Amino acid sequence: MTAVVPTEDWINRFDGLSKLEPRLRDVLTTRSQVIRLPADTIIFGPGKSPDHLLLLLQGTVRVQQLAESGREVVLYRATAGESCVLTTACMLAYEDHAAEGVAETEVVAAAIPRGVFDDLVASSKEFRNFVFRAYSRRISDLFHVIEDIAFRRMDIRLAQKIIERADTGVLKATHAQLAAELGTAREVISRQLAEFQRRGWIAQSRGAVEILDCDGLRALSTS
Amino acid sequence: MTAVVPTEDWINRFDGLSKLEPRLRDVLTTRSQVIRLPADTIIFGPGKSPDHLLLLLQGTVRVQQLAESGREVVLYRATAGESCVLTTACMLAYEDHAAEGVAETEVVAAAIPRGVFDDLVASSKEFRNFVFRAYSRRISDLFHVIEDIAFRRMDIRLAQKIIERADTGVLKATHAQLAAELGTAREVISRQLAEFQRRGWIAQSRGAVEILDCDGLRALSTS
DNA sequence: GTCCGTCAGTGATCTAGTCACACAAGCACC
DNA sequence: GGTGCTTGTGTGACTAGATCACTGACGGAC
Repeated sequence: MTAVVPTEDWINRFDGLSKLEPRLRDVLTTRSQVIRLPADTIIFGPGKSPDHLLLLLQGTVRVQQLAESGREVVLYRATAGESCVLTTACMLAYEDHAAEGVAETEVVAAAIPRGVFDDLVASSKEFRNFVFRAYSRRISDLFHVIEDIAFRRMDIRLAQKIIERADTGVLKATHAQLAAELGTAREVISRQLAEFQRRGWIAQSRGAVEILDCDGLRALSTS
Repeated sequence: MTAVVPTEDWINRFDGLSKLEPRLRDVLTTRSQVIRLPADTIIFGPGKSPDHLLLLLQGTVRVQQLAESGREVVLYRATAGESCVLTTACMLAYEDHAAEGVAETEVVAAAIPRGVFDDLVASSKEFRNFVFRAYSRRISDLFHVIEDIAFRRMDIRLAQKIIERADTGVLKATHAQLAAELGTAREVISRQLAEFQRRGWIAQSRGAVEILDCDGLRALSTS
């Protein structure tokens, strides 16, 4: 972790924190460090519980569940302006859980030490609301994941994922990565994509999926 | 909701709250009500967000996820001595989620209003730790559910569930209820139970499963 | 060019979920 | 006691998804 001097008032980027009184803004900026993490840094994971709450200024963090079999599911992503608040839960976790947080891109974040977090929760209603709202959002995400895995069809979930994660009409990901994203097997993704291609909705190349007919995908994804 | 006068110092039953200073214990006992809910009361659910944090004194609350298709999964159970802390997240939820909390038995609980909850979180490190530890535990439960649904076989999960929920060697539940418990279809449960019966591990009767060979079940459930 | 690691395609097989039933056990009502 | 009715269970046929064991194809590194 390389320390970086905070150069601007990043607090305003966080929904709810902008209302913090000046005294507490000072606490946040002087007692937390802005850090920069290279892509693929493992932020927390089995056997590695975090000691800071991260407020993301740039980049995205992917939180995923690992199984012994080697299979994975992505639980959620935290992006700039959000906090990686479930790490606070991990801080106090009475058991190691199998979830892992990874910097998906290079990440710049304000790292709030445990003690400062505690002081802020104690002294600021705004900060408390910020924390609980962040929790709420993450828990909603988890509910969503459970609903998807338990009750939704793979083709629908895959179509959604492609739309959601294809920036410029192209999604750069291998079949194996998409499988890990959705918690399924690589072969399942291969077969589904072959079907999508057959229908003319996408074109495939090594490590990438290009959307040709977004309406087709969308029609499936909302059915 | 019928109000009941708190007759004893129930705070000690909650891990971590026993260390609360007397002033805060007073806050808890005087500003919260002990309530009694009949079995099957829906405590929170879609369109019904809770306005109190419940600390369970007696009974159990089942939290489950509902799908439009009518299928369900049980996410976790909160029992006496635990709090239904995810309700605090629901209190602030920016969206209605599809989870529902139901009193599985008659429930006696201390209901802490939103304002009191906030005061306590602000003024007590012990209470904060209590809340965050409770969150942590629930989130672990959710991770566990995700892992089960995504990666574990049904026969193993069913065997575990039978062992876990059969008090006196008998589990009173219909196939449909077990299916809702595990987030699968009734037929799947019927066929698995038929197989367990064929192997001599259980005996079945209408609405009940009797364990005959717990070792057999356990061997499967840990494989 | 050759080697090698990663990526994608495929058939066979098994597990799980869906659909459409049949039938049985308990209960109410006459 | 019989007649329905509701609820719980059994079953076959079929589709979806997961697993296994491969194959070949692509893109560097050398």
